[in-house]
Amino acid sequence: MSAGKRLAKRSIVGTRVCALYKENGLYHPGVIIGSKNPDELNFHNCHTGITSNSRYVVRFETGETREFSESELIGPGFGSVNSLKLRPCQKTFVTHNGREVSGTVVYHRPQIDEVLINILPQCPGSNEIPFDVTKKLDEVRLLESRKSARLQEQDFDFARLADVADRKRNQQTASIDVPRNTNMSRKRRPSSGNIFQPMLSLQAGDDVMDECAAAMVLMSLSCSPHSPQWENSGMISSSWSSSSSSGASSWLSNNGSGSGLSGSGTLGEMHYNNCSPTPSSSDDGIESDSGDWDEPRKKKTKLIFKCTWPGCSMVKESCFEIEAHVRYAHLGPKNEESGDHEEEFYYTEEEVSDLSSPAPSSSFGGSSGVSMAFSPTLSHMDMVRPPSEDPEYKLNQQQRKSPNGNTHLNPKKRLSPKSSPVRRPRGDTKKCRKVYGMERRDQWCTQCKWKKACTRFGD
DNA sequence: AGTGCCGGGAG
DNA sequence: CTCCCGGCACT
Repeated sequence: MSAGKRLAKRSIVGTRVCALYKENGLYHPGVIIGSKNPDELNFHNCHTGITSNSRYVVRFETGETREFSESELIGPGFGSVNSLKLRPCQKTFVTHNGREVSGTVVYHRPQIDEVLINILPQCPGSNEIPFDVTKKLDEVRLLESRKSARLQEQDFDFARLADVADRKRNQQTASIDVPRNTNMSRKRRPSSGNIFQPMLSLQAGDDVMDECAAAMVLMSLSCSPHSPQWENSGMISSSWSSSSSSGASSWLSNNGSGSGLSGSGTLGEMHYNNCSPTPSSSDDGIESDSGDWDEPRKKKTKLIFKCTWPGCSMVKESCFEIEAHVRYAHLGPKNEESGDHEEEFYYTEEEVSDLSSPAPSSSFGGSSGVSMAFSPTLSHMDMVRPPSEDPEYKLNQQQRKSPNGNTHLNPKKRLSPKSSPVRRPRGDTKKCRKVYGMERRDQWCTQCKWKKACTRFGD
C-alpha cells in the first residue's frame, strides 16, 4: 500500500472512469465492470487480486467494453485530469455560473494552464447560444459530477418515494415499510457513482422522458426548486441536455435500460395527484430533520402553497391557485417543450400551524411554525453538481437568508444540536484530499497535510 | 467507513 | 514555529 497509488477501498467495479480511446485520443466515460489480474486470467469483479498490473475492463456508454491498465484510466483511484493534455473535441464538464455544463475542448495550453472550452446549449431547444470559457485544467472534469453523497442517498430513494407516496394516497398510514423493487436492487454506489451517463442512450426515447418527468415530480413532492439555474436552463444540468431523451436513467437504475423504474404508471399518477394536501416530504426517503414531524401533524395545521420563484413570495391556499400564479406570473403560456406541470417546480407546500397566524412571512421559507422549512433549491443545485464546486453558490446562500438569519439551506447544520462552538462546520467545499487524492498528497496544501483546516479550498 | 480538522505533542 | 497524528464530529 505504500506504492503511493491509492487503491479503491471497496470494489472498484462500478467506478466511473474515463479511458482513452487511442483512435481519437479522447477520453470517454465508462464504468469499470471488472478487473483482470494478468497472473491468473480469471475475471475478477472486485478487489481481490488487484495488482499494479491489473487490467480493468471498462464498459463505455456505447456498450462497448475495453480493457485498460490502471495508468490508462482517469478517475477516482486512478489518474487525474491534472496530468493530462486534453485534445480538442474532448468532452468535458465544468462549473459555469453555478451549474455544471458540458462542453468540448477547443484547445488546452498546459504551459499556461489554460483550457478553452466551448459550451454548447445545455438544454436542447433553448435559445442559449454556444460560448467559450477558459478554465484551468483542474477545474475541468471528464466525468460528469454526481450529486453529493447525501443526495445520492436521496436519489436512491426516489423509487421508494414513489412507492410510498402511492401507498399513502391509498391508505393514510404512518408506518412505512417499503419492499424494494427487486429489479432495482442497487448497491451503494462508490462515491463517483457508477451510473452510465445517459447521453448516448438515445433509443430510450419517450419512456425515459417520462421517467425524467416522474423523477422530477418526485422531487417536487418534497420540495420545489426555484434555483436560477432552473430558470435559465429549463431543466437540470447537462445530464439532461445533449439529447432530450436522456437523463432519467441515471437517476433510476444503473442498467441503462430504463426499466429500473417499474412503477412509472404510479409515478404518472402521482404527477397528477400530488395536489393532495398531504405533506409528502416526510417519506422516509427524504429525512425530515425537524424531528418532531408528527407533532405538528397532530395539531391542527394548514397547508399553504408558497411561490418559490426568486423574488416572489406569493402565498396561496390551494394548489390550483399557486399553479395558476406560477404559470401566469412567471412561466408564461404553456409550452410543449417545457412539459406540463412545470409549475410544480416553482412552489412549495408548507404546513403551518393553524393556531398561529397563517400568513407566513414574505421571504423565502423559514418562518417559524413552518414544519417543512428546508429550502428546496439547494437540493436541486446539488443535483446539478456538488455545490462545493461553485464559488457563487455561497453567495446565493447568503442571499437566501431567512429573516431570522438562518440559511435554510441545510437544516441539519442549522439544527445541529451540539456543534462545538469552536469547531467549524464541516465545509461543503472540496478539499485537497478530494481534489488530488491520496496518491498526490504532495500537492495538498500544508494545512491539509497536517490535518488542519484546508486553506486552499476552505472558505 | 470516510473525511475534515481540532487539540495537542514532539522536535 | 513546523510537523505530525489521535481522536472526535460529521456525513
